[in-house]
Parts: sequence; structure tokens; C-alpha cells
Amino acid sequence: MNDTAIDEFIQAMGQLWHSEGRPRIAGQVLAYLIVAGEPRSLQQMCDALQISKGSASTNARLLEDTGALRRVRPLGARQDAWLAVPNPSLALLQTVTRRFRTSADAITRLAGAFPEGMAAAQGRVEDFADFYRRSADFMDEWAARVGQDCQAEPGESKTDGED
Amino acid sequence: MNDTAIDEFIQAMGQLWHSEGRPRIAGQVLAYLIVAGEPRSLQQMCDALQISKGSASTNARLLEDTGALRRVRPLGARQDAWLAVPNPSLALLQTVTRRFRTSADAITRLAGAFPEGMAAAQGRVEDFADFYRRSADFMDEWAARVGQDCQAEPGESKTDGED
DNA sequence: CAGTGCGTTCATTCCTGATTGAACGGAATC
DNA sequence: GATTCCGTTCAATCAGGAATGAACGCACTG
Repeated sequence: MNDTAIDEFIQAMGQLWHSEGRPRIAGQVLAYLIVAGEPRSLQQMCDALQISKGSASTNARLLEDTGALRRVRPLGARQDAWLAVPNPSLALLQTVTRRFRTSADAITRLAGAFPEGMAAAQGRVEDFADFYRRSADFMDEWAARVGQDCQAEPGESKTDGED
Repeated sequence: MNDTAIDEFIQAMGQLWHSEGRPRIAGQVLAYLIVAGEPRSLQQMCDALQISKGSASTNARLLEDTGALRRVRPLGARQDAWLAVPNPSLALLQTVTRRFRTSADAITRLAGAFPEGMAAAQGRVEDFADFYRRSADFMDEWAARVGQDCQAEPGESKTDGED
């Protein structure tokens, strides 16, 4: 809440996610962990972001599902620790891609059921769906390329334990 | 409301838009006009989708802003008519692209203000932003390619006056 | 210059999904 | 086996934006 640049980043990510129809807190959690660069516990998230334990848990798992976070139990286990994956935006892009493809399939299926005599409309709707599908293909290609780059340049291994 | 395949498509588009944090009605309007393939008046939208005049107006203009709809006054003017552009999804993709780029810029700017001694965190955040920026570039490229295709194959000019 | 038809605006209502916080369950510890 | 410490779940609350519809403004018509 001090409105440091870091807090602003975390808030901005919250807004960004919110504007895309996803939970604001998920964006904040991701931002927090990207900044941290190291595993953080649920409790640390709660303290740093001033959110409830339930929200932290729910949203961390949501991010885990999208592949942006990884959950680890460091050594001797006492509590979970959460860590942003090396290239979180890659995971997010893949989520978008998956959604595009799902939408495309759904629309294509519906278009297939259009009544006789609506061939032109059907064609337009199918074109619409195809665009999504082809975009998804294109994005997969892009993601694959970035994924390789990511392995090629392992990134920094330094850590800075703030907060 | 008859739950024909066409109505289902319109409803599905509404849900899709809703799930992406955009007004459900905007998705329905776009779907309706894609199916129609011809200009439709606000009144026709209201009747077909059972929405208020205000919603129809607001959401049609919203879609106009994104470039998915075009407003025309056919011959002698008595009321506006709305028309889905030939490749609406292209406009939508460009909207996404624009958003990516805006986000990237905002994040980069914030990262630039990170305090000394947070170089590693700063680097991670900048990488995050860069990914969005480069993805946006990539999508522009893709959009340009599709735009060309679109001009090359003018699509069907047939119409089918349903609703 | 009153009357009509159209689109926009805006205050209000409504609705949905995010967020909370208490209760629960399970594992580890003593 | 009691206790403590976690993480998860879920019912209740809250917040924010979508949708409405009445009022407004404007342009054309007679």
C-alpha cells in the first residue's frame, strides 16, 4: 500500500486481469510472485497483498491451472510454497490459445446445425470460427518458438529476497 | 428464443463475450449481424434480441469502436443501419493486440521505476512486459497476412434475409 | 413552428461473480 | 491420541458493471 513502484505494478496487474474478466487477486498474486522470484507461502501472500486466506488459496490454484504458477514443498515440508514459472506470460498466452480453439470448435459445431437455406450465413459463421482456429494455430507456433528461446537462455538465477 | 441453432449461436457469442469480460449483449449483436449479413436497424436488433434501445445503441457503438461493425445510412436516410464488417474477427484480434501493447508499455514503465537493488525483479518484470509486446508484434503480422487474404478472396456476396 | 421519429445519455436497478471468513479435514508433531 | 498448523471448501456478503427505460436533443416533415 506504500505506492512504491512495485506496489503499483502489483495493482496494475490486478486491474489488467480484472479488465480481462479474471479475478483481480489472481493478477496481484502473479505479480507478487514474479517480483519475488522465489517461492512464497500462502501466508506471505495474504500479508503482502492483504487478502484472505481463501482468496489466496483459490487464486493461486487458478494460476496453477493455467500453468503460470508452480507449487513446491521445499525441503522438509511444513507448508506449500508458490513460485512463478520462468516464463509466466507464455502460459497465459497458451491459455488464450486454448480458449480461442474451444470457442472456434463450439461455433463451428453450432454453424453445422444451421437450417437449410442459410448457407451464406452458415459460411460467414464458419469463417468467423475458422479465424479463431487459425489464430490459435498461429499462436501455438509462436509459443513454441518462444518456448525454445526460453530454454536457450536460462535467464538469471540471482534472487533478491525482498518484502 | 426458439433455440434454433442460430439462436444458440447468438447466445453462445453472448456467453463468450461475457466470459472475456465484455458485455454479453455486444456479443449477441455481433452474432446477429454476422448471421444477417445485411444491415439491420437498432429496432430490428431490439426486437430480435429482446434488449432495450439503450443497450442496442451503446453496444453497437462499442463494436463500431473496435471495428467489428460499420454504421451506414442506406439511401434516403430515415434510420441508421448496422452491418458486420467482412472479417469481424480480424478487428477483434486487433483489439486484443492493442490491449497487449498497452499493457506491455504500462508494465515496462512501472518496471523502470523499481528501486535500486531490485535489478533481478526488474528484469523479470521487463521480460514479462516484453513478451506481451513481442506477442503483439507477432499478432500484427498475422493480422496483416489475414487482411491480405481477405482482399484476395472477396467472400460470398449472396444474402439471405432471415430473422 | 408544432409534431414525429430516431439515436443518445444517464440515473437507477439488477445481477453475477469476486471476496471473505468461519468451519472443516488431514497431516505432522509432541 | 490430543494438539497445532495448513490448505480447502462453502455459504454469505459485497462490489462493480451491465442492462434498463425514461428523458433529452436533434433533424426532418407537414
